[in-house]
Amino acid sequence: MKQSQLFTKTQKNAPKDEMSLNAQLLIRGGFVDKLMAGAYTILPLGWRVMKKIENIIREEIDAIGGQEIFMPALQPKENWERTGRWSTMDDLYKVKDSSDREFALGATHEEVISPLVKKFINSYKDLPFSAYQIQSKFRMELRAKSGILRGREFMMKDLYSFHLDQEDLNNYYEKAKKAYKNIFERVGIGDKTFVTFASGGSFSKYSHEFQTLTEAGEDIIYICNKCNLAINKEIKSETPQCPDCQGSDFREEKAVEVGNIFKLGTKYSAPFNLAVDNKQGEKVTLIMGCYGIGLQRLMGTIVEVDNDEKGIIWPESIAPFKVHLVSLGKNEEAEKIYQDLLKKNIEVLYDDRDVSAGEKFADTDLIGLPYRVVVSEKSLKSGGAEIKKRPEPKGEIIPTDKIAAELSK
RNA sequence: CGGGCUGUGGUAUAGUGGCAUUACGCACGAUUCGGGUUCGUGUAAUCCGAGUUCGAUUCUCGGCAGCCCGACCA
Repeated sequence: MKQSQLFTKTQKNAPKDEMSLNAQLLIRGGFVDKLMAGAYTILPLGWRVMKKIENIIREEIDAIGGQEIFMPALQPKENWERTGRWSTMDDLYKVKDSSDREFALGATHEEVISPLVKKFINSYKDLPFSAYQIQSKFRMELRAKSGILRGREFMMKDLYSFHLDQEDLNNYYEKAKKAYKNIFERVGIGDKTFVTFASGGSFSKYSHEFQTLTEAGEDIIYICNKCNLAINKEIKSETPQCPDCQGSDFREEKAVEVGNIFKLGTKYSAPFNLAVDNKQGEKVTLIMGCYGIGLQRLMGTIVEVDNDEKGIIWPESIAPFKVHLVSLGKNEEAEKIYQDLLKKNIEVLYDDRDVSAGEKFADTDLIGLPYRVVVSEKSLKSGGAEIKKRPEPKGEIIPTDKIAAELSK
């Protein structure tokens, strides 16, 4: 993509009403735009990041048998009354149509998927079963904050699993936990993300959160120095020891919850009479699990974790482009390299604009692509173009006809 | 939802009870071309409503919006 054609431009100043680092960098770089508190437009650069995150999640969830579907955000009130959450879920958005019929905007999708599964899953032979979607969620946060970390509308991957018995759920739950670890590893925050025991919700003693260490986090977690599992502050008082290894030596950290997994039991299957026949011909109410990852929050967390004073440092797996090709002054060589990179399917943002070197460099640092390739009179005299990795201070000169090959390694 | 702070061009800001400042951006013309180059010309703003006043962007009240702290967060 040529940068002269890119819809967005970078900004020198962060908006005065954004204090959080993730929003400042993402807005300055032209990745997102704030429509109102808690609702951000994702712009072309940001959307490329979101799609990469999405695809990593999709691959890992597909690998544990999740089948992708897409459910409506607009949902009938009756389903929410069935589970009781129409009145108990404080952050549920409720809307009326012109004839005063009420609807919920989906904050989560148990109320949709449970009756859906009832239509197709009728026998123990159909189990276990799991389905997921990547779709917008609506939550009436009283206080949207922390940039894109806590929004009122956001993309979520929500996976739901259905089982005949507890043991089967437990097996799947462990598979999901492993898939989550893979996801956070692949998006570049594996070393800072800890499996964390949290309050269990409805069915099991604990749920598990995936907490990524950052000062921008809203949660306090205690990491067990013995086994590296963590417990959330919310259960620390009743669980003073590590539930896994019984250790009692913890370090306290601030963290943001980038994912969570729950054992739901029959809380949402029972109200919809979601049951199948087992081998003995007896009706068994299905046991459910649910597993969520917020995409904007994940993108924002990565920005909080990977940046320096000049801008964002994207991990290569989710960078909007792999290469930022910068042409200084007019030269034919840059155009040739651009074509070479396109031919090799290397994702490249080509800064072909007629602006000063300093401005171009400031933009490459802010946007934060993994590789910068500079083509200039000076580099050509030294024998080619300069390739530099984003966080490193110096690059190296490579002959221009070898650039594409070098970057496809 | 309680508390605090803040609303001025697209962005960031200054200032004032009486013609609204500057920088960035944008447009045009030069200049420059390895770290937001330099110069000129132009463009564009006081959140909404009420009150006080000859006159309100400024003061008062109300609303709305944003940020921060807290509470909340299957």
